Amino acid sequence: MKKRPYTEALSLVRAAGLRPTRQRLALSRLLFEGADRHVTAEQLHGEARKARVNVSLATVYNTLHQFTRAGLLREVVVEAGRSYFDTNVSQHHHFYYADDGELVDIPGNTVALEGLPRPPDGSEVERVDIIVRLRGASEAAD
Amino acid sequence: MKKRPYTEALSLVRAAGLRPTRQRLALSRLLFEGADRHVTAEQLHGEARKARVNVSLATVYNTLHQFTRAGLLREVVVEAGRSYFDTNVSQHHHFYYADDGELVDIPGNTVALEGLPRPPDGSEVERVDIIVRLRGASEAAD
DNA sequence: TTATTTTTTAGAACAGTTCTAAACTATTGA
DNA sequence: TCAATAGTTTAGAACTGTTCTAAAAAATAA
Repeated sequence: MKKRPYTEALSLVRAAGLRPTRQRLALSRLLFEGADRHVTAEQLHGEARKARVNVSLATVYNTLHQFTRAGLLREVVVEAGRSYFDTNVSQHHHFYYADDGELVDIPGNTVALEGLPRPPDGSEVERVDIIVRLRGASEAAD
Repeated sequence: MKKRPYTEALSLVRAAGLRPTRQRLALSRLLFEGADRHVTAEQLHGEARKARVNVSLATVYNTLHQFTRAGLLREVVVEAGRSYFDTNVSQHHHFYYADDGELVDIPGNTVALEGLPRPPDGSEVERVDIIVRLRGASEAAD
């Protein structure tokens, strides 16, 4: 079980090569302390305020991008103005419930992708995003 | 070979259940007269102005969305603020050259996707987007 | 400590998109 | 053919999500 959360947040921030500031530690805890999650910048900002952590939206954006660059997060763009940060950085894909905007992981090892053309010379695959867009409820209605 | 372009544009607009206005006919020709293409709203607006067709940006957006709803176009969101309209609406996927923003089709029949979990009850697959994000030049440098 | 470097911040600025309500155009049907 | 009506276009305002700015604050190094 997970213990000493501050220590974990601290080492993550250090792993990203960043100074462990109050804001970054708090965001790191919100992001990484529980199960994997998908958050937008606004959502995370809201959570921080709810947790009585003063962080500006600019800092939330900066931190999310820094964590992404450091490989702690992965950005997933599901539609035009909607971009999630995913704490699961292992190879995997997504179901996207278009109706309510929810994003659900599809484990990478369950899916096989065959027959992709080799990328042209001089370019290399940075990553492959598969988004399965769904219509209908993400939860059974009662 | 392609003939009577105005007629084609006209029938496309009618197929979409829309009144054939000057603006829609012009945009339809720009979009569908040549080979398949990937355009942003701004790009298409620019092309229209270049072709001396007066169309407001709002109309370009309206028309692109109407055509998309009618199944004549498909919208592809490649990253946060970047959304293309694709005149190829058959099942296929994309290479995205992150460096220069170019989008290139991967024919759908070359790719096989196995092992996707069945979508939860009550929801159905609207579509599957596969974007292979590439780093490096889209054209060989000289 | 003090100096140096990094970080945070509020708010302005920005990009892309949507909205608004008034003017205009296509269609309908006398 | 013309008026009525329903649909369309427009400029510009507004809005959303994101980035920028430059000054204040905090972390680190000396």
